[in-house]
Amino acid sequence: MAEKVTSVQVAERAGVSQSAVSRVFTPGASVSKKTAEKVRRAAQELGYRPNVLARAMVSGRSRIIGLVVAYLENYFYPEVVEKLSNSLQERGYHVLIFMASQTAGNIDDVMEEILDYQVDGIILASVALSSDIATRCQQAGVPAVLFNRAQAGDSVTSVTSDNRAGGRKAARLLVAGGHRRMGYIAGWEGASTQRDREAGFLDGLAEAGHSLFAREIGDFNTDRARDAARRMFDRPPSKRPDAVFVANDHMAFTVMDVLRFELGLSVPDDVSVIGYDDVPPAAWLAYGLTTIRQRANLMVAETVAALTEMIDSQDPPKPRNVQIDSPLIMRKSTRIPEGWAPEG
Amino acid sequence: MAEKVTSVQVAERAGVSQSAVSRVFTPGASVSKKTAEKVRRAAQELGYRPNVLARAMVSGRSRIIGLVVAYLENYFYPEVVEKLSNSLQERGYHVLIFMASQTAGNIDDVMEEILDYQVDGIILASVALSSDIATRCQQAGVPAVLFNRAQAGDSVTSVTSDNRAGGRKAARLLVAGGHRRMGYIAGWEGASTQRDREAGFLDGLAEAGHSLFAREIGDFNTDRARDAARRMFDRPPSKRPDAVFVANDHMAFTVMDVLRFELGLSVPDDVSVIGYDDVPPAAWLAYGLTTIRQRANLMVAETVAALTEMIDSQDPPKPRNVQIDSPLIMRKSTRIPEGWAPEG
DNA sequence: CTGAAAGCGCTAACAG
DNA sequence: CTGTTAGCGCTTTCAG
Repeated sequence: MAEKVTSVQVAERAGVSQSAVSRVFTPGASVSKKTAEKVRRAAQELGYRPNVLARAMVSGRSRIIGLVVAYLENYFYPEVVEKLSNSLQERGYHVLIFMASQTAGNIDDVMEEILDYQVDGIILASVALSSDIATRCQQAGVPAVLFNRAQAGDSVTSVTSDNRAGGRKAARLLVAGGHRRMGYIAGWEGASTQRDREAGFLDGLAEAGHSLFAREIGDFNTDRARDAARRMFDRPPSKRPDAVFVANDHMAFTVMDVLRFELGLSVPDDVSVIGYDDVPPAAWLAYGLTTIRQRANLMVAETVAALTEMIDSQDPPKPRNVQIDSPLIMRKSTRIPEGWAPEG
Repeated sequence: MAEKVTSVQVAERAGVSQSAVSRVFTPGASVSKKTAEKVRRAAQELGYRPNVLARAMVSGRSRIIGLVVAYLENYFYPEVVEKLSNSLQERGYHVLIFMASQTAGNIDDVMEEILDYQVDGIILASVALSSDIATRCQQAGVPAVLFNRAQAGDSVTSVTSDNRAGGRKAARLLVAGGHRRMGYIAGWEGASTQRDREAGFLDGLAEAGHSLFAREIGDFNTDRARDAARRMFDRPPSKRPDAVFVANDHMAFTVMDVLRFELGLSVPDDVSVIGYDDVPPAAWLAYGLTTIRQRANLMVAETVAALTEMIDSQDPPKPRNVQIDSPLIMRKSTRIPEGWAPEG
């Protein structure tokens, strides 16, 4: 029962001052080999480990990063949480997680709670941003980065995939596939990802002289997406799209289910479908969903880099807006264009 | 830029002592209405909020719970993380997450890191437990509960689903379905869940006068499961199982993929498959996986209850072993027995 | 009910 | 290199 061993106890046992002990456990401090040796042994014997919280109090850095996530039900996020957490751990940080879901009250309360922990930084992943959340961080002097969300007026640094370019790729693939009636199932319209993906898709269509044939809203939500799919496709062949771009994979699976198992249509023979994210199930053979990949590894790396940079530098670096290239992943849910080459 | 407003500043502004301020923000303290009023106003104006870390230092309770998770790639866990986090947040706790994956070194290091944060409690979800992890928590005086893992000699409280009963249900369904050659694809053999599910399955088979026809190991891992499925099923009809119980849904999807898309077999006509967990994709129409549901809500509720109880009580309550009943969820991946009634 | 005072465990000058 | 001395921001006796 070695509960609560303090540096004082170690000091006594080692026959040195308490500050000597502190120095031994502080990376850039100067201690003689001999002292360090004695202290380490004593610490070992007593099972001493520095108290992170006490350290945080005086040093002003808690080594904890607040991570705000809205919903783990989109399987892109579990992956991100895992990678973020790992990456941060390697750098000596740990992640305090906050679910910004329905139950937990509004996001602003959550922000306050986070700030109460004196976090060294905040990552906002997939969160509906009350306009001044960034401001709040700023005034609290806490570095923040937006993950998978951009914000108008880029006052906060953010990292996203290149959603616009991604949407355009989707459009080009569908056009090249010879489709004529293009549908789009939108995500939640408050999300920048949704807006950018749609804008890119429309761009791509326009560039090829096409335009949107049908549009429904799925809100990044399974039930809503199911209804959207029914509204869009439960009609005579000529009145329904022969290709549809769905704002994320999560909804795309539902759309495919409706198409194939409710409506008895064939994918991609009757309709091509393409998603966004490339979550693991997209590769499962029962779906084989063509999609635009968000490269979680790169996005995480950039996020961590940006955040640690902000933490380590005195004056805040100017906000930047990183956009990771997102490749098209060709599977079986879309008709393959004639002479199609990867990344065409 | 209201960075770092302290109770002292609030005290000055309110014209009271610093301890008065502290009392106002301490739940069970006695302050006059008038003082409280003045303090609150001053705090409001200054944007003051108590520093959780400082509070933790003196009170000895950090209100943070360490959550150790191994892999979020099994979609049962994201759900659990979300629910745990929500539930704990409601009780004024927050979750510090630790990924116990490959990269992060072994679990013991992780444990030490957690303990460094003076967490009030620890939840170990899906972790290969080095034998003395419980001991480590005990000697550090930190309450711990095992989630979805039991440990021999139950010195730690744990909450799991009733894996054994679940395995038995799987067996009974398959037997009732008239299957004759039963296969089992095992998870990682170090896991109690794996062992219990298999034991239950074997029990159930035995009770009906059946025995196992084939067994392979999938290690709760996609690639391994794929190989296992190939070994088990890529053979003449009479040499392969006509039904298979897979130790979790995650692997079961892969098994179904191999069966249907690699081997051209029909599920459930050629072979019935049943999984364990009931993760969301099990309900997706392209799989329609019959499975044993782990009731995340209940499991989480029990976990939180047990943990908070341990935290709040002086002397540690005796370890208990909660087992949540896990119902069979009938979908389309198994042949339906004659006269089958739900929960039969 | 309230203020003064004593720390929680540790880091960071500051003299030696 | 090392010990001494201040605190970090807050809770908690202890007298009033």
